[in-house]
Formats: sequence, structure tokens, C-alpha cells
Amino acid sequence: MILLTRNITSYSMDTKKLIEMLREKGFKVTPQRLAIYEKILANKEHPTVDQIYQEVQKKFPTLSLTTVYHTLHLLTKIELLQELRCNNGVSRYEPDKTPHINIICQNCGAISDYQSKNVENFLLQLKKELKTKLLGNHFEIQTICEKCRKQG
Amino acid sequence: MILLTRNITSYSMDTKKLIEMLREKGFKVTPQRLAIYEKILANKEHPTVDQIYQEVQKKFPTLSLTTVYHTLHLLTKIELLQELRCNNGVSRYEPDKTPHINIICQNCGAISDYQSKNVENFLLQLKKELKTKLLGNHFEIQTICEKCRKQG
DNA sequence: AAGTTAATTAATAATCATTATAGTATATTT
DNA sequence: AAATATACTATAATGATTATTAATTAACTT
Ligand SMILES: [Mn+2]
Ligand SMILES: [Mn+2]
Ligand SMILES: [Zn+2]
Ligand SMILES: [Zn+2]
Repeated sequence: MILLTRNITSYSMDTKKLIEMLREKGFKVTPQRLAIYEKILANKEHPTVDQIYQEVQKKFPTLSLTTVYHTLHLLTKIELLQELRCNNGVSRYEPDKTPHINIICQNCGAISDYQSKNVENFLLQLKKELKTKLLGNHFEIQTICEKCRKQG
Repeated sequence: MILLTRNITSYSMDTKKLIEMLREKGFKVTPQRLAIYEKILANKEHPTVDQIYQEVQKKFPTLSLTTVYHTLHLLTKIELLQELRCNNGVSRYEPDKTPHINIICQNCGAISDYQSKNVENFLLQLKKELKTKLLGNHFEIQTICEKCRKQG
């Protein structure tokens, strides 16, 4: 199977950054890793592990779930992703590291992003107040999404 | 087993409120429910389901884990508790409904509360900005706690 | 191009939190 | 005190995640 035939220039900025980070830390650049990362970036709905698996499998039919779990942990460790375990304990993955709020539907579990000046200012102020170093943050709000509200 | 022998006057304000709310909604007042709620109120460390189980079991040796789960869901539904699912997907329970931030140690998992004018203002502003009705919120910050930092 | 090392796959099995089931016990009402 | 509806307990089932192998494959180095 010839896998890494794409011209380097065809990679997105994000993918190039991933490649660079993998090389830097001595991890191998594999097509599965790139595809998994690209799929999460393309999917703005904070997909679950299984959703990612299903999607990327279309491109790589032999992809195993083990590889997906392993890759997601790796990408989380090198801080390209954040793992979210909000609703029912099922992991979802977040590629957006900028300060924002995740609005979570209590009915269907869908997550959408909410950004505002308010969030940014709040975090800036908070950093000043706290003496300890921030490793990460997660702000979430629970509600019923519009789609679910229409159904009742 | 004679269980509900305590004089009503020995109940705390919080417990009295729980009793009232249960009666109001047609749920039965059971010693397990009171004990579980009291234990969460007494424990300021956002205990896990199993921690609550272990603790309350000392008082009621026949207590089942199923009852703990069921009770916690009930108390969450009547809005006396909030379920937190932070890091590892394990549920923790939060009796404090006032706006605050949970500071979570990435090393030992301990959760401490943080309150400030900044947090309050942020939430007030957020409510104005959002059109949808808020069912709940959870703001968390990841860091390494002082205790763990000293150890290295 | 060949050698080395790490990654992927596959096939199970184990773990662990949570949920479902069904029989027994108990709180509340009469 | 008896009736009845709910709650409790014990046990089993579920389901996502992790662990363990070992064999194959592919990325990287020289
Ligand atoms: Mn998000
Ligand atoms: Mn708290
Ligand atoms: Zn929804
Ligand atoms: Zn700690």
C-alpha cells in the first residue's frame, strides 16, 4: 500500500504543524495519524472516538479502533487536542484550543462552540488572580439545543 | 430495622429542605436519601459515587451502590445537586449551586472551589448574551495543586 | 536499497463505571 | 393494622475504554 504520496504542498497548515511536531518528538508520521487529525479539524461537532473511527475508516478500511484510541491519546499528550468527557462519559475531542465555551445539549449531547469578548476577558482576569500556572480549562454550559426544542 | 427514629429537630436546615422537597414531589423520605445528601454536604471535595457509597455504607451496611446512583440522579433532577464529569469520565457530585470555578489537580484529581467577583460578573454577562435557557454550567481549570507541587 | 525501529492490525480478554432487572422491604396512606 | 405504591438490595448485563498478545506493515536512517 503506497500511502504517503501526496505532495507536501497539498497539506494544510494544521497538518504541516502536526507533521513538524511528530518529527520533533521522534514520532513517526503516518497517514492514519494525519487522517485522524484532519477529520477532527474538519468536524466542528466535537466528535466521539467511534465517530472518528467510522469516518476515517472510509479512507482506510483496515483502520483499527485501537489505533484511533492510541492516536487520540498521543495528539492529546502533545497538546494538539483536548479530551472532553461531558455528558455520559463518552470521550469527545476538541481541536480548538482558543478560549471559548462549549454549549452542550442535555438531550442529544451535541456540542457547539460559543465565543465572545467576555470569555477572553474573563480568562485574562482569572490568570491575574490565580497564582498557579494554568494547564488547561474547560467551560461548559448545559442547555437544550434548538433542534431538540422543536421536537419537544 | 427501625430507621427513621431521629427527632425531627435534630435535622439540619439542608436536610429539612430535602425532606420538604421530597414530600412536595411525592417522593418518599428514606434514611438512605437523607444520609447520602448529608454526606455530600459534609464532604467539600466533590466526592465520587463510590466515595459516597463507601462513606454512607459505614452507617448503613446493607446500602447498595444502585441506591446511591438512583438517589444521586434523583437529587440532581430536583436540582439539589449538580453532576460533574471532569477528567476521566467518573461522576462527581457538587452541592454548591452558586457560580464558581472548580480547580482540578491534573496529578491527584482533587477539586477545590474558586470564587470571585470576576466569576460572578462573567456569568451575569453570559446570561445576557445567550438567548437560550441555562440548565446548568461547569467551569473548570486544570492545574497542579500545591500539595502535589511540593512533592514534585 | 537494506536494515532498524516503531506503528498498525487483529483478536481477545480484562476493567470499570454505570444501568437494568426482579424480588424483597419499607414509607406512607387509609 | 392493612393496603399500596415506592424504594432498596443483590445480581446480572452493558458498553466504552484499556490491556495483551503476536504478526504484519510501513516510516525513517544510513
Ligand atoms: Mn469547543
Ligand atoms: Mn465546586
Ligand atoms: Zn439536542
Ligand atoms: Zn494534586
